[in-house]
Amino acid sequence: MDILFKPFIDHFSTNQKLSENTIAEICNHLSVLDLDKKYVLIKENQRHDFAYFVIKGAVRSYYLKDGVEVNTWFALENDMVGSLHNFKGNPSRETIELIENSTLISINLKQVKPLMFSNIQIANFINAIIEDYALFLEDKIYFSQMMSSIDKYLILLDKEPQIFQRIPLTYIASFLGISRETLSRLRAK
Amino acid sequence: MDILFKPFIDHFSTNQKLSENTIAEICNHLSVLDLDKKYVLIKENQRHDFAYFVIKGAVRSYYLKDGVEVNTWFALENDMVGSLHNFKGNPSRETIELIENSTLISINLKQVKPLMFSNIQIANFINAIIEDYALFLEDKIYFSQMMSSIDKYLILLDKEPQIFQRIPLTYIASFLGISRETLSRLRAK
DNA sequence: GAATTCATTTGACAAATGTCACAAAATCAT
DNA sequence: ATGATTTTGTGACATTTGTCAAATGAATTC
Repeated sequence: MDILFKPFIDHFSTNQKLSENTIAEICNHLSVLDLDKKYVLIKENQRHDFAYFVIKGAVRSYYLKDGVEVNTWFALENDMVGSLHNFKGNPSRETIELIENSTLISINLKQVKPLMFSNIQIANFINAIIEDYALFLEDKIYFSQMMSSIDKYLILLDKEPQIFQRIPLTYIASFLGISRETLSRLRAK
Repeated sequence: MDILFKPFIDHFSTNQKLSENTIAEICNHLSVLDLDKKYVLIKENQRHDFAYFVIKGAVRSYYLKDGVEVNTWFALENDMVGSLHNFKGNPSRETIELIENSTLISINLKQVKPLMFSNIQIANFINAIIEDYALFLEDKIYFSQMMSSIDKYLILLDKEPQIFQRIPLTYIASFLGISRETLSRLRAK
């Protein structure tokens, strides 16, 4: 096994021990990618059924609204990148682009998914990924729906301070759902 | 098997055939509930690890912000009710309350979940539920993040017209993230 | 079916945020 | 280093939306 795969495998097998065979079978469908800043992983409106795991780097996701980029989230180290909506065969609602030169693992979901009906360990491995993803989505909704812009800003500053070092405020403002001028004024306080 | 369980079992076993034994094993942890309007299924800040499936009726979810109810969604027939956040042992962020007299199936997740490590059909059954839930969350985020209030209103009117028959506009307004006065003015056009 | 409660609409005003324009600061590329 | 580009900050003004108050309409209860 490529040593770079380990964090990904470990991250999603905390509730069961995977056999050597299962690990090998999963790794057959993984590859390591080294890509430069500004590289576009997934284009809006295109079909795509890979998922990614960030080993090192930063990724952003955005869509165009009346010609303006609206950022929807950022992924850093140990975060997953991808969407079930895409995996189900629908054209992507977002563009996913690297903000830094990054090392990623790509996962060929189309090949791995069918294995879950014959290998119970793989079923539970995939389950861990999707469960983690659903929890992430729940938090994202909680964050976006239940908090004011100022609260969101303060919590982001508290919980993910690296974001502010690595990601331009323009992107963060549109992620928070406010104009960059308003964010700038919030920060002035 | 109680005949009322069938829609729930069928809804989440479209990608595999469940054996009689597996179905029986799942049904052991289901019950049918008949409850009246205004009954509170889950209280904000309390722990709770049941999930529900709506056979007939309507359910809303809300939280209190500065003493005001903010509605976060509505479930009708064939929708699931519950959250992974709660299931992971955290106190609920929302209150879940019936809007109509309803018939629900309750699922004892705490008892069913461990079976997924020994029964691959149950693993894939649970997977179908969580996958469905994650897709629902993705759509919810897309809806709330990528659309203006007017678009949200029009899409809701187009895709879920029953909502407007069955759920008060006050609730819908707070779900859309606008005041009921603003919704009323939007509708005037 | 009358009374009471709840839901919806409308108006007047205030507050928050967006938009546009431009300046300052930081970063990047050669 | 230096010029060019990108990012961030600030002011003036317009627009949107919220808030408060009151009236109308609908639904529920006794």
